[in-house]
Amino acid sequence: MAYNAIVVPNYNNMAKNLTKREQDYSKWYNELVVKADLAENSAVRGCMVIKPYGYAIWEKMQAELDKMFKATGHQNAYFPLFVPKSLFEAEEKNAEGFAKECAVVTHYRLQNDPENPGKLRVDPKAKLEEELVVRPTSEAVIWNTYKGWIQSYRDLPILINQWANVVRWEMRTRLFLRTAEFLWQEGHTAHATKQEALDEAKQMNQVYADFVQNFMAIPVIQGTKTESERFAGAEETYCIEALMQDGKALQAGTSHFLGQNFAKAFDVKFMTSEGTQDHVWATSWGVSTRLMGALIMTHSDDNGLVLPPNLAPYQVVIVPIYKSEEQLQAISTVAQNIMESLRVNNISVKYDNRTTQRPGAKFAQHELQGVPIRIAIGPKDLENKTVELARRDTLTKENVPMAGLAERIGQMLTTVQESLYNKAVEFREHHITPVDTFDEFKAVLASKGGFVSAHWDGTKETEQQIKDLTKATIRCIPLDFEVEEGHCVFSGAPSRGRVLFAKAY
RNA sequence: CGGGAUGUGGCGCAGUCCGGUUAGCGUACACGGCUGGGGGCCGUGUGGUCGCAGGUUCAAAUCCUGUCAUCCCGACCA
Repeated sequence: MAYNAIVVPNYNNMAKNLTKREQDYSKWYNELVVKADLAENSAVRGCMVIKPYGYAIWEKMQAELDKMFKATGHQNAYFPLFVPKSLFEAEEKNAEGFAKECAVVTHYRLQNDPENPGKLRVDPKAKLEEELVVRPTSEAVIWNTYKGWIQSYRDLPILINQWANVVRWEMRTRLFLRTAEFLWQEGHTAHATKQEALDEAKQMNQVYADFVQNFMAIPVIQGTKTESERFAGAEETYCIEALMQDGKALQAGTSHFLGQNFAKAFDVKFMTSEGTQDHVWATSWGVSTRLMGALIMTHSDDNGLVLPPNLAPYQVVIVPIYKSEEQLQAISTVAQNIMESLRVNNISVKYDNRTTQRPGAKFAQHELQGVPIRIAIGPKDLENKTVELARRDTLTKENVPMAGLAERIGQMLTTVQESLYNKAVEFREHHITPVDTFDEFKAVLASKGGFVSAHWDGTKETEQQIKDLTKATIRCIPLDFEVEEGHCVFSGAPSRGRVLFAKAY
């Protein structure tokens, strides 16, 4: 399947003598991004260039998330890219968790290389006294800053979000899902009470779930992480887990209750209303361009991207079909009227009147780009006062009257959005399999994949052994966890409910 | 970092084992003509230091050594 272009980037190498069509499919994510080609033999790998069409989708996601953050009382701010090493190491668990994937700045100047005229080299005299870590996440700088902002309970809560890039020098990268540099938002909040911080962490996880489900049409399961899967430095990690078409799970967003760990590490204290000193309670939460990967791997088909109307850079495209210049003129007049009526209804539309491409090529391109609805207008339509309406998600076409077109399209966009979600939910529901023996557990993972719902004795050791044997990890303990007496699928020890296992990205 | 594979016009590949004219094919791109309701056809063209460096040879895309990068598996990974 085409979405394997992401799942299996090696597709290109395996394919021999591809036709034009197959070549496009094999790399159709090129509509959104390309792998960065910075310089020959460059050490910078696993970065991606987000092309305009892809970035337009990210902007839509940003805009909607931003609205939701503000509706829950948050503000945006921006903190520095560089983290002095001494700050970075303050919260030990966090530092340890990220240490292996940090890019580090050691010098601040280049100079002409005396041995290689015309070339530059690092000036050995410009060595930094203290190395700067390129942020893999911003807790350290932010908490160091908050320290100066917080003295009294009257200064709390602090509810700040940052849109930024971060760098994680992973040993192995994967387009969209794990790039060396990625764009994200990270929220960092400080609270006077534990309960308030916990509520915040849960609330933001709910915001993510709402956004991903309602806006991106990707169903998710909300839950908490086990201790071993938890964010480094967190006391509780809430998450949303999605299921991709190939049966692997994808962590789509996380929200952490950080307890007082960072407050203690950075000495952030405040005076309570009772006049006592206390450390503040913290949360952090984030989603990234990884969500674009989730979008692709959830909805796309062999013809390319399928975008939910809410995210599509344009929801409708109009393609004229004509032979003569006069016909094009006549069609353009009609197209202009249609566009006006659509825009009045807040529907974004593009008129593809390029004379350099033929209709078939345009159809193919817009399918590749996932435009939800296509209108084709030709001479026959002018005669009959009709247009051809095509739906990207179902690939169906119908001839409809021009009268009432805007209303019809408005409804169709709603239908497409819903049906994409419902289709994904249906797929997901078919891929949550309850099992009660370890043989079943292995068999399900090997055959159909997806989530396996099983009893677990709650120990790290069992979790690890299952991972070693099957590569499946506990994706989450679902928030709607039901108490059910049972026995651990692996150890047979008593268990009080089922958790979700899966192979994950 | 361990195991495996790959690197040849913009893109996708063949050629390498067994060295030998001017390095091919598809696609893309440019121009011309015929076309025109789903990626059109015909013709003519443009474009390649065969990843890089060194070696063997009369002769290297092809053999040898080194090196860089990419991909897959593993390790690693909120």
